[in-house]
Amino acid sequence: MARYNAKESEQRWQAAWNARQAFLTPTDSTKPKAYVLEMFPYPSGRIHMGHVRNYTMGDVIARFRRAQGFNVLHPMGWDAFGLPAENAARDGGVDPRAWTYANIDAMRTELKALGLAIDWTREFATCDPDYYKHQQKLFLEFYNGDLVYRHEADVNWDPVDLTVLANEQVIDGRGWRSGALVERRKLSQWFFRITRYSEELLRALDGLDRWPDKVRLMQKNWIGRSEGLRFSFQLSNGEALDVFSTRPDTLFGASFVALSPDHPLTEELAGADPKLVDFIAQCRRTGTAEAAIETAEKLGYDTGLTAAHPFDPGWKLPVLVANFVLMGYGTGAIFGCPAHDQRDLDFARKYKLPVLPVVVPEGADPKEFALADAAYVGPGRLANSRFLDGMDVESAKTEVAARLEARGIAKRTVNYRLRDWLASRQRAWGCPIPMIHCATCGAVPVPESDLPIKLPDDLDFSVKGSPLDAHPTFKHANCPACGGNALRDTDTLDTFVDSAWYFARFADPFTADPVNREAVNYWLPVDQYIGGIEHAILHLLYARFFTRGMHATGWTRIDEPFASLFTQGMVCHETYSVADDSATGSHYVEPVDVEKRGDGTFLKGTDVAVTVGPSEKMSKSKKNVVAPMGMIDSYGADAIRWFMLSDSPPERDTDWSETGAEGCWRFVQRIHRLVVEAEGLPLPGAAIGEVSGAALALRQAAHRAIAAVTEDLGNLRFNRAVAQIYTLANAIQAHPAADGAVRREALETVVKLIGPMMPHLAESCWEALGHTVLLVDTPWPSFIEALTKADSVTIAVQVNGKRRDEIIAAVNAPEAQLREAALATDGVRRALDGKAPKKVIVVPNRIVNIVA
RNA sequence: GCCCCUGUGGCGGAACGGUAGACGCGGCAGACUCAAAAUCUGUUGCCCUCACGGGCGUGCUGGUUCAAGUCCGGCCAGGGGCACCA
Repeated sequence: MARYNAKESEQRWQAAWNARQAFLTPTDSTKPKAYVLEMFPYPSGRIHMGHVRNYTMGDVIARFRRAQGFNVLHPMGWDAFGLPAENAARDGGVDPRAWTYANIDAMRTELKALGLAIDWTREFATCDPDYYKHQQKLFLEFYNGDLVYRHEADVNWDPVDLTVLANEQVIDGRGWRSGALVERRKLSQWFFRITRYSEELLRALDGLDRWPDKVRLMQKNWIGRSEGLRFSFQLSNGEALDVFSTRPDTLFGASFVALSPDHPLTEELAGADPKLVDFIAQCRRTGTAEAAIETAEKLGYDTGLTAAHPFDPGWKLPVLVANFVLMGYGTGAIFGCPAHDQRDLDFARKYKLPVLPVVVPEGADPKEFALADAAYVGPGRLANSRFLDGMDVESAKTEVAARLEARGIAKRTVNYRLRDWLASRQRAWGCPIPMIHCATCGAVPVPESDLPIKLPDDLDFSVKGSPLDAHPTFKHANCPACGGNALRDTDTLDTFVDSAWYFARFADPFTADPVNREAVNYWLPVDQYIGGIEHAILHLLYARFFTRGMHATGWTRIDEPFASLFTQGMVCHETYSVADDSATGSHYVEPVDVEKRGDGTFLKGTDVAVTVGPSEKMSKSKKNVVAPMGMIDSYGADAIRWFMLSDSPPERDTDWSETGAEGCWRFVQRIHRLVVEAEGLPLPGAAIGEVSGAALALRQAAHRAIAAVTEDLGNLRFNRAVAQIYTLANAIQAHPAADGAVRREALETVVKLIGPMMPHLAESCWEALGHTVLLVDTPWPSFIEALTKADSVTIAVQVNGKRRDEIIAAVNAPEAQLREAALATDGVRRALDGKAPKKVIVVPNRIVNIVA
């Protein structure tokens, strides 16, 4: 018997689907719509296993919904601007545009080999001028709608390369190429006013009930709504200083007031204090990354000023500048209460400031309550706090707020952690910002008729700083307002802007407007969005904001772009290393150079021992990357797709293993064999009569599989769907004598169920079963409810929670009968050893537990 | 440092608070074969026992419950994000 030839079959069916134009998507349709979208890839050059996993999952959903009768939109595009192209240009002297489009061509070929059910006519790349010109238009409309503004912001500055660094390019506080200590520097940049929607973005999370709870929680924490009190201290220099606190109840535990190094008052004081200037410079030697700032050693500088305690003007608190106070949160100034805030405590210990507990746990004696290294942040009663003594935390907050508000020096406010979105990038491979800076008129929008502002073709990446800024002609323009000489903005937009609205463009990528309102209103929101958990906050939040902005500017009628979200886990692989003479003593080697023999793991064809390390996310640096294309060559796209769906729950990380892929390939062959070796099958459509015995068991297996797989695919539980299909395949082999029509039903069922997952194999089998209509045009199977039900059930019998026996009973057998049967079992008699049971718990259809 | 997640056999994992280990990989034994590959059948958490049977088991630890992988408290380990990687 001929084996299944995956390569031949896959090419054949991909051609057949193409010829049939099976996956083109008409916008107008009477069918219900399903917009299935996977996060579009960055065109790095080759697809990796993470892409295979992501796009296979999306493809299964798209094909499944299509079979269920939905009008499916399943597009693909390229998130094509970004740093890697710029790095390639700088390092390899290549043109970023040529590099990017060549990568796109290579990756498109690879994706097509997977047999994805994608409408390729809708493909675009964000670096196409025909895409980014619309983005420039949206930017201008957002600007007119007061959703874009200009403001100063810090960047990582490399003082040697004279360039702005991405956080990724700052390694241990130094520039990745120059090795120079990175500084923070202020630049005037464009911001999106995402904070206008802080409350709205937070509240709407409740409605996203088909998003993972953890993603909603992460977004909620990111937005970081907190209610507190904003009030002012009177300073010894006569000024008033505003602070924000979520714990005004701890005001009597205050031991200092701290200013951000970026606070206006700090800058004012620095004018007369060279040492403070040095201190600020020292604080600025950390990059802009929050992790770097938060883990930096706490530094303080005493300004010499004091602040009067609001409830005791004679009580003077020192005013310090502290590196852990962020200008971007609250007012950029705080009062420090070391006993009840960990950072304040660390700071107070270092600078020998007083630590006075003012909240003690219920029942503890205030005189004896002392703190070691941990601040007390739990609930309790106020102490050492004069008129607050004895109150609980909430009452004390209210009391302090009321008293200070009555004096007109405080206001209860809501504060958000969310900051406005800094969108300017000092990069050359990005969407140009359509603004012109005129000495007389200020920042002036480019007229819409001048769009797109295209990137020049002749950027020189050998210059220091931004090649776009260094370009001889790009930046020179006439002011649209006064006509005088002016300069273009030479920054580009954050690539997150590109991905904040691409899903709307897919609804009609041909329209002359940014989006086609009719198409967008039909297709959006995306019914199933699938992508990596690493995008749980930024990309998704920006897309949610942008959709609201497009609503405000009249392009859409919706606010939430993604009705259902699924976040997939990463693909990992073992790491391999061999000993060498280097400082680290070993270096990584690639899986293709490794072989496992009976007595260990070795470099291929040698006796050099290889150390097998833990399984980690596939990365170039660890050399544990397995290229999907080689695997598709060996086993076929279907086997690789099947492997990606098997075993691991899709939201969890998974390990690539070649033995696993081999197992999948054997299953491909097994299904093929089951179908082509089937004998005595009636013609398609044969009726099934009354059946019993083995035939009934096989029918039940088929119908149970349909019910289970339908439910599992609907919930993206691909690994469980795979297990159900194995069970059905096992049942078909276990009942070889079943009636021919029943056997045909079971075989057709298994073929239809694997259709979304292994579409090429399924088409071949479908044809072998005598069908002339393509499987992609065949509806999803339905099941007969009665055939999925069992008539008896095995019930475990426990004594004191330990399983001692089991009974078989009719479904829904009455409690009394189950109790009697359970007490009569050998296992129970042995365990009771003549003692009388104290209590018997009966859970019908599940369990009997006897308490002795 | 802060936020979020994960932890179950040799391995990937399954399990509405109700028989822990479905399904797969791997292993072992057998069938077929001159032989191998492929395929098929059986078996496979650990420990004691010829067996019947029993004990132990879901990162550690304490609790709630007739019953805990699942719920609650405290730890430990690994991973993701932290606003200029995408």
